[in-house]
Amino acid sequence: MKDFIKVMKALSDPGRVKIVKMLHHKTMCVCELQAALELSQPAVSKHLKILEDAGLVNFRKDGLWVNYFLAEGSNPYAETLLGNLENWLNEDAEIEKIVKKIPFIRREEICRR
Amino acid sequence: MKDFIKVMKALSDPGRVKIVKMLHHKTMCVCELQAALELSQPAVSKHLKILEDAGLVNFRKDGLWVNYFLAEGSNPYAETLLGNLENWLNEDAEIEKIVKKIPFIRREEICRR
DNA sequence: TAAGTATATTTCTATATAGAAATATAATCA
DNA sequence: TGATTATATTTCTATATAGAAATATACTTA
Repeated sequence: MKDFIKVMKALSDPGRVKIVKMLHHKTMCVCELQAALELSQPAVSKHLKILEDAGLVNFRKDGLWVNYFLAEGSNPYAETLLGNLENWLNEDAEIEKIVKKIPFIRREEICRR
Repeated sequence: MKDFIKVMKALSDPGRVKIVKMLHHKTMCVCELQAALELSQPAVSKHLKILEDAGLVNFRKDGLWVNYFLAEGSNPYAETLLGNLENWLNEDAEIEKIVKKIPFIRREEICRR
């Protein structure tokens, strides 16, 4: 039950749903996600922790960057929902808007100033 | 997006998940659900309203009783999750316990005193 | 119409959550 | 080692939510 509730809670926030939808397109670091979401860095980190806790995302450190990507084979509820979300919300205005931003977000330009 | 979030939020509460799992077994009125959940009547009504708002349940009035059942063809996200939940959590201890109660809950005995 | 009963709504309180700001941590490089 | 930078954690505040208690509504029946 707990695992299921965790997934539902994690996906109960529009910001976190946006993160998942972006990660369906590509692996992204925190500062890229932050730029796309227009949220504070701590807020993004916190959302990522909640998603990770639910088994929806995972990360790999690469120097100073932490690259987040969609989890696989962790929590079965998470896995199913991630599969569903691949098809869901693609026509949603907010999602379309943020996904269109992705190609223009370059970590080299955003960070390291 | 809003419809999706509503479904996720509705299923973020153990009590509401239990209601859904019970309704997978049979249509039930508020007082029967209340007896199974061991919650106050207003609390159950509020949960049912949230589930209804998310397109997960529907009701039909029958005299004083209001019979709740799983919704069909309302919100596509709701529909998918209801389908998933038919198979999920059947081995969960809390769910097993409450589902086992169902046959012994008779509205004629609980209400109308 | 009045009384009784099942359910819904309102109000209040305690807890949970989102977000910003400040601070801490960790990795890199001079 | 010290400075810099990307990310994480902590702290605080505002808002959201769950639940109980009180009250209102709606249907039935006398």
